[in-house]
Amino acid sequence: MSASPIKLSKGEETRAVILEAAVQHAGVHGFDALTIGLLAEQTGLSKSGLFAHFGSKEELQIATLDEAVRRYNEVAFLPAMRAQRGLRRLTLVFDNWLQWIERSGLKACPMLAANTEFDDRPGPMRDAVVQHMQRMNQEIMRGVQMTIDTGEFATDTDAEQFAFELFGIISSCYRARNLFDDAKANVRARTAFDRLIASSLAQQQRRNTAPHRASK
Amino acid sequence: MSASPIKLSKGEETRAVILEAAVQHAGVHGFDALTIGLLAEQTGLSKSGLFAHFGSKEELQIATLDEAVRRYNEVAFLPAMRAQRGLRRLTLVFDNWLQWIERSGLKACPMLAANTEFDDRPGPMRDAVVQHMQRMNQEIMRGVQMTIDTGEFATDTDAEQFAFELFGIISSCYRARNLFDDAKANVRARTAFDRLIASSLAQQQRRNTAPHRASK
DNA sequence: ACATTATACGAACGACCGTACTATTATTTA
DNA sequence: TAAATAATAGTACGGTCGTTCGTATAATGT
Repeated sequence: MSASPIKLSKGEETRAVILEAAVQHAGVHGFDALTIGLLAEQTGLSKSGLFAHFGSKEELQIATLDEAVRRYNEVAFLPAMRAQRGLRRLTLVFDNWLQWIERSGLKACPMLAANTEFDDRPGPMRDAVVQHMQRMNQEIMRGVQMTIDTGEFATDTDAEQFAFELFGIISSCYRARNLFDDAKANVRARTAFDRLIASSLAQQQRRNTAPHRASK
Repeated sequence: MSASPIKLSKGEETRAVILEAAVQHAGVHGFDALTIGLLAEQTGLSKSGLFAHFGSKEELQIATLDEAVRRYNEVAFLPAMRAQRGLRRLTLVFDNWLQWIERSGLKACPMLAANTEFDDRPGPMRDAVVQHMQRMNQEIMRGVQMTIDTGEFATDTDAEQFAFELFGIISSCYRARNLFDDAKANVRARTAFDRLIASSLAQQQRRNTAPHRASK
């Protein structure tokens, strides 16, 4: 699909292999369950060999989170940035976000796991989570502002409120999918999103806008 | 505040003490971090003495989740049931849900932690989480149906969609509070809730209804 | 008060944890 | 290709994990 442009050194290569397994595992079992021994076994390395790549478990956790975010940007966020500014792009950011787990071959979202796992546990890992999540939040808010600038959203649209509600929809969608095995989860998320959009539309557009079906 | 009516045997008493510490710990550090040794130290019991109350770590985890749900019902859900049926009660369920952490002296919500921790890990613990969460979801849907019956909500209101979005709001509120230290989190949640309500109102009520401020 | 049962303790187990060291390979650079 | 460096393996350490078992103590019902 996409070959890496720059050649990786041996160390960087195995590091990538480790992080692949780590991201996969962290999504399902959480970041505390990222044990050196298990990861070593899965990658065919020795414990000490794997350990040397990170220096501590905490560094491994942070590196795993960074890798998850990098992948999210790669398969979801950046592709959405190619759409034209405004509502189209904002919608695409949402759609890609909903699909990024299956797109990247993961079983669960590591960022969401880190979210609840460290949201009230001070330390470097929490700091990293906060930083990543704040950046994502800001990107959403920027997208909303652009949609205001294009005239599609009302000028008094609250970007932070929008981001707040958007994350709620995503979060609830994950729960419906994973916990309730709800086949309609994506449709429900899309319905909620449409409602959120509708309430932000510029006045002249609001009347003739009815909730529509989800795509695909 | 409220003394237990029935006298507890010695075993039930210490079991309650253990679960008090367990619920507290599980909310912050998760259910996998519920180690026998730590809990024994915190409660002044020996490891084996504590262990005997549950028989396995998994049973301890389930008992802790049950206790968390029991408390939620005690301080949040059941009090809301005393309000008259319909929109009043539904709103109170939401408000009490937002406040139940501080009301019960917890630092984080164990149910939400269990939610993301076990949503894709098959086993007895996941089954317990699913059961509790489905019941809570059904209670929300019942509340919506009652609000339809009173004529306050439109007859075509989708109760499951409502519950879906409601959980999203709660979830996002926790994140805003704990991860972003957002002082406006509760207000944002309330704003989102009002918007959700407004879109469900019966037709004759919809026109003269404007978003209003959060209470307290 | 006594027999019975419920509770709790102490010690020990094998397994795995994160991490530190040294030694040995494999890779890169000159 | 030789020297320098990077990457990995091996071994060991003190801790903690969940769990078992036998024993002692406390609470309970009669």
